[in-house]
Amino acid sequence: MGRWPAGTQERLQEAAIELFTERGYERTTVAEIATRAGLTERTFYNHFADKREVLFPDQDWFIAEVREAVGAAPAEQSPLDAIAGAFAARSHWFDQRRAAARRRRHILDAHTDLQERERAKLAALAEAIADALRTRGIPDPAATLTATVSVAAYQLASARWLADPQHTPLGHHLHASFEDLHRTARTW
Amino acid sequence: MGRWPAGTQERLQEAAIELFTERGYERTTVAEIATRAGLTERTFYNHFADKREVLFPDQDWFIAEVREAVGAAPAEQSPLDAIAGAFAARSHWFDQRRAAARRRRHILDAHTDLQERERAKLAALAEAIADALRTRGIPDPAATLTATVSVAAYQLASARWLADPQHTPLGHHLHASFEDLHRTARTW
DNA sequence: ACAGTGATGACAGGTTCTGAAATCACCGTA
DNA sequence: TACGGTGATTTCAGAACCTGTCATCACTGT
Repeated sequence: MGRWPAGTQERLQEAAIELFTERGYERTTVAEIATRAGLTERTFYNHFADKREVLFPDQDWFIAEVREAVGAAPAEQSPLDAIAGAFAARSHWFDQRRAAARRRRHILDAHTDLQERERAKLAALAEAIADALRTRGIPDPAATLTATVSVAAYQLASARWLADPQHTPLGHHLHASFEDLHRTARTW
Repeated sequence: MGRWPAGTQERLQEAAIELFTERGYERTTVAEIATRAGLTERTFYNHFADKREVLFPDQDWFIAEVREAVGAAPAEQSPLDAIAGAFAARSHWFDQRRAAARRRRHILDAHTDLQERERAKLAALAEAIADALRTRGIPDPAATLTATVSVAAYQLASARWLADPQHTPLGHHLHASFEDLHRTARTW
């Protein structure tokens, strides 16, 4: 197609993950990432808004997918079931990338500013879900609250999935976490 | 006490808010803030970890207060009631600062990176509450989930309080929001 | 007096991120 | 075959953020 080798973003992401695991996030400069990918610092910023963003590649796409799935769920399904279903339908995608997810999690856990960015992405996810719920006729504040707890359950499932030495599929942990949510909500 | 005029942090905060409202957050440099406060840029960084932090002055103290209050609530109180009570007991403090809170909110709303920092603070608040719940004998995942929805209700109340043209006290909005939470949770 | 304390200042430097303009292989078309 | 358009990449300059280090010096307690 173009004049340059394809997969620029992917090469930058791989170079970044490599360097972050080798020397740590802070000790790695954007210039170094770009050089390892055979590019310049400026090109990095043509592909990613900032240094952190290289660690959240498919996030925006995932959020859009979930929004659509929740909006398209059968009308007779309860909000929480629609959301849990949307997550579960995409859990296989995560299962295929567990090792990479663990590497990523390891980097994120060590750096506050990366966790800030992650929370921003999760907040965007919650907002997208709330949006989908509103189109399903659920008004605020129920839409926002339901979306928020759903993301909390999703986070819980994700944490258990990454910590699970048995490599149990994410789908199972999602089911268990939404069950926990139901149980806990009954005490409120 | 010291060799210099007191209230350095306060002066820096006020200078920052002034400049942020005058020219906007991005158009204001840390050096300008320091100069307006009669100090140098380096001194700013002796008091605040970074440029954003100047907008979150009492946050850490507030979080510690809430943690203590939730931990000290009567044992027979339900978790959610203990948390709502902890917030309500501090709502007067907010009522006294509504105008400043609105200025701050206005700045925050316009800048993504400031919202990231705010979410980090809210996450820390949720973690502190979860911590207090665990000392009350509530195990995870209930502690984390309960803390998360509480913060969501708190945010909801805060938004309504700031938007309310009647200046109804925060305590009222807290009550209403936790009521909404109860109502919504029943549908889960 | 006089050494200790601690907030502040001066200075140097690295890193992040942005704007503007130039490069140049590839593409479609004549 | 020529040729202008396209667009990802590069080059360059520079502002702003943030940090480390060391000096300053009014105030403190002895």
